[in-house]
Amino acid sequence: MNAFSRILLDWYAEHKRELPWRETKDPYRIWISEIILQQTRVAQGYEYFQRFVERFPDLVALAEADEDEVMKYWQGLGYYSRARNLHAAARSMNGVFPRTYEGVRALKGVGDYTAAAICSIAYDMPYAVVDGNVYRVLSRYFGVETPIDSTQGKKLFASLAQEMLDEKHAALYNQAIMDFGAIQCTPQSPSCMFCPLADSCSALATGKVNLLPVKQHKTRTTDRYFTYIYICIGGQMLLRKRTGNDIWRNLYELPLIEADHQLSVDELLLAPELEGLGTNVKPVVRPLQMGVKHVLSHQIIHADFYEMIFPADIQGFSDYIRIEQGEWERYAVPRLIHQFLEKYA
DNA sequence: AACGCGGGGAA
DNA sequence: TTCCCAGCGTT
Repeated sequence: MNAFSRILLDWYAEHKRELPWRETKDPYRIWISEIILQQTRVAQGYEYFQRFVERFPDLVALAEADEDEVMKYWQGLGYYSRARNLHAAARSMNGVFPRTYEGVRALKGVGDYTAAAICSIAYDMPYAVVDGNVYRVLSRYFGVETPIDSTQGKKLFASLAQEMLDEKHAALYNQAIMDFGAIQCTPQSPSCMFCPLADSCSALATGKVNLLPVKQHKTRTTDRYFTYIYICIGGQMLLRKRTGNDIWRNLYELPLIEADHQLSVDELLLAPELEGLGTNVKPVVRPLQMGVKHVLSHQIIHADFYEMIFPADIQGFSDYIRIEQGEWERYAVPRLIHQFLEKYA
């Protein structure tokens, strides 16, 4: 075993985090945990994991569930395609979790990282994981300045990670290097003073710790303007499931009018979505929450919420479902909608 | 190869 | 504000 691996395993023995998905070798639970933890911190995913495996304790339970219910358990966690793929993958497995790397890698929503994580942690197969922590630890320790989001960088770090893997203890080693990155070799202000790898760390020696890892990609955000309309008719409210290649796919939301700027009330009433509501229907319009700013990774949603009260039943919005006013909590909705409904519904 | 996809915590 | 988190799928 190389010195790097030995030090990491020693560090892990002392600093390992006790986590529910570390108390089992059940590939199903490890799979669930790995999907939840994609681009998600342990602290954020912890409760979701507990609730999820309690409701869906095994492959069959998940496969037999409705997608809407799976989405509901994912509500608020973000990156909702993970939940859709999880559900589709469960249904594709016929009750048996794959036992080979190729079989695991072929599951929907499972890429190189997740396949390596599941196979090493559940089956102790010698596949090195490469996640954000591994990029950071390796780039600093070896002083690698190749951008981690370049094709060359991904190949380089993948082979470097595989080279450093202690093949006899793949499960331990992979979790050790990830915990080390999450706790010790953190993105900002890492704890180099008490680092067991300090003696041989390239970045520390050259003063480049806060310059690594190198990323070339810069994210730009776009602004979008949503006007949501809270419509209740005879004790029922309107709701719709989002479709298409856009944010929040398969989640529910209120009647929406999107524009390239914030709409005035006059503009709102002229919106094409409001045509064909019936003969001469004039709603009472009441602003409830204006200028709500909802920040996503690459979009900033500027949302206005109005209530519209109609004197009689309406014909339009046929693509919306009507639910009892008190039942909205049953539906998976984006954070933005949930916070509004909590306050006003 | 580049981009889209959530939400939250930390500094 | 800015960064980035146990990344993946699509184009």
